[in-house]
Amino acid sequence: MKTGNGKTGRPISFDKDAALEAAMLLFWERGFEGTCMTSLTQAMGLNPSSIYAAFGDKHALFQLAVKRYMGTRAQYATVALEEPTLEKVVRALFDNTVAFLTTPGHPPTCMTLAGAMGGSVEAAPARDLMTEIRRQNEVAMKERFLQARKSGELSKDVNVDDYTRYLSSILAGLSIQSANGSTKAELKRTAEMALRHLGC
Amino acid sequence: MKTGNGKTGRPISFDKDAALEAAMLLFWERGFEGTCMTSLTQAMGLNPSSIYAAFGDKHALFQLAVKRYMGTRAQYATVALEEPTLEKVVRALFDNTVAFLTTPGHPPTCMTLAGAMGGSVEAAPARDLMTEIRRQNEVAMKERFLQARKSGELSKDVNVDDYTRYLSSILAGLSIQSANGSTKAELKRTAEMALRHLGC
DNA sequence: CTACATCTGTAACGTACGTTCCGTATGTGT
DNA sequence: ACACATACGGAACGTACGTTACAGATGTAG
Repeated sequence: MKTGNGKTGRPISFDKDAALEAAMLLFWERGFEGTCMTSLTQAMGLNPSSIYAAFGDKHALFQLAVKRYMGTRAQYATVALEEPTLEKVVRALFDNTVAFLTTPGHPPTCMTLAGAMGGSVEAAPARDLMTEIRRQNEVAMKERFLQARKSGELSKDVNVDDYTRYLSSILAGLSIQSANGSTKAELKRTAEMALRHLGC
Repeated sequence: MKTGNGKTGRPISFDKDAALEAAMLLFWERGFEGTCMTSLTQAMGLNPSSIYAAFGDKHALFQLAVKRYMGTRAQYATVALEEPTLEKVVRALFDNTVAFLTTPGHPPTCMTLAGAMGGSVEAAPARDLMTEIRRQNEVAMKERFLQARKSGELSKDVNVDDYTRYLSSILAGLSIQSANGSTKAELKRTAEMALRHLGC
C-alpha cells in the first residue's frame, strides 16, 4: 500500500509517470468499469503487486489517473479562462475544445464523460468523481464570467449561472459530437456557429 | 432462444412487456456493462432461463430494451419534429427535452448517453448501437430542417448539416447538465437562453 | 387419458474479475 | 560483508460474471 520513502530498500524499477499515463489513457478510452486490472497490467507493463504498491487499488488508481488528466490534457480549459477579454475567453474555450477533441493519440471525447456515466453501484465513486469535476469546471467558468460582468464586458442583464450552464452545455455537446465521429472540420463549423449565435 | 409460437406447450407465465420495461430502466440507469444478469433477474422477476428463452442473451436483451426506449420514452423528439413550423419544431425540441429529462421515474439523462460511452471491447456492440442511434436522431432532425429550408423558413445561407449538429450539441449538452444534477428550473432557463440565441 | 411441447426453477458451468500471498531479487545503512 | 527494507514476478485466492443443463411443472393436441 505505502510505497517506499526512498531512503532504504529496493528502489522502484519503472517510470511511475509513464505507467500512470498509460493507465489514464486506458481509463479514458474504456471508462472505470470497462477497464480491468489485467488490461492495466499489460498497458502499464507492471505486475499487479507493483501497481498496488505504487498506486493503491483500482479506485485509487482511477483517481490518480483523473488527477493527471486534469493537470495535463484538460488544462486547455483553464488556459482559455485566462484570456484577457470575455470574447477571447469564449473563443478560446471553443477553439481549444475542438483542438483538444481532435488531438491524435487519445480518445475523441472528454474523460469526464466517457469515464463513468451510469455504471453499477461498484462504480458509483468513480461516477461521482466525474460529476464533481464537471461541476467544478462550471464553477471555474462562472467565476471568470463574474469577473467579466464586473468589468462590464458581460451585460448585467445576463444571468451568470444561466450563461455558464449554457456554454457548458454546448461544450459538452461538442464532446458528444466528437464521440459520434464528427470530423475536425465539422466540429470547427459547429463551434463557429455557436460563436456566431453568441455574438462573438 | 426461440420463444413459443403460442400454439402448443406450456405458455409464458409473466408479462413480457413489463419485464422488458424493467430491464430497460435498469440498463438506462447503469448502462450495458454496469448491469449484470443477476440484477436483471431480480428487476424483471424472472429466472435466467426465462429471460434467455424470451429475449435471448444480454446483448439481445439490451437491443430490445433500447428499441422499447426509442418507441416509448424517446418519442418526444420524433413528436417535436412534427410541429408545423420551424420555430415550433425548435421550441418543441427544447421544451420536450427538458420535460423528458425531468420526468420522475427514470434516470435524469438520455439512455443513449448513459447506456454505453466507453466500456470494454465486450461492450463495443452496445456502444456502437448507441452511437448509431444518436446519428439517426440527427438524420431525422436534418430532414426536418431540409424541409424548412425548402419552405423558406430556414435561410439558404444556413448550412443544414451545421445547424443540425449545433442543435444536437445543445440538446446533448442539456442531457449532461441534467446528469450533473441541474434542476428542472435550471434546465428550463438554459433552454430558454439557447432559444433566445437561436432567434426563436 | 396420453403424448408432446414448451416454460420454470435451481444448480452448476467455465471464465474473468479485483486483490493478495510469498518466495526471490535488489537496493541501502552499518 | 551482513542485516534489513522494499520491489518484483507469478501463482493463487474468493467472488461475481454471463450462460447453460436438467429435472419437474404446465399447458395443448389427439
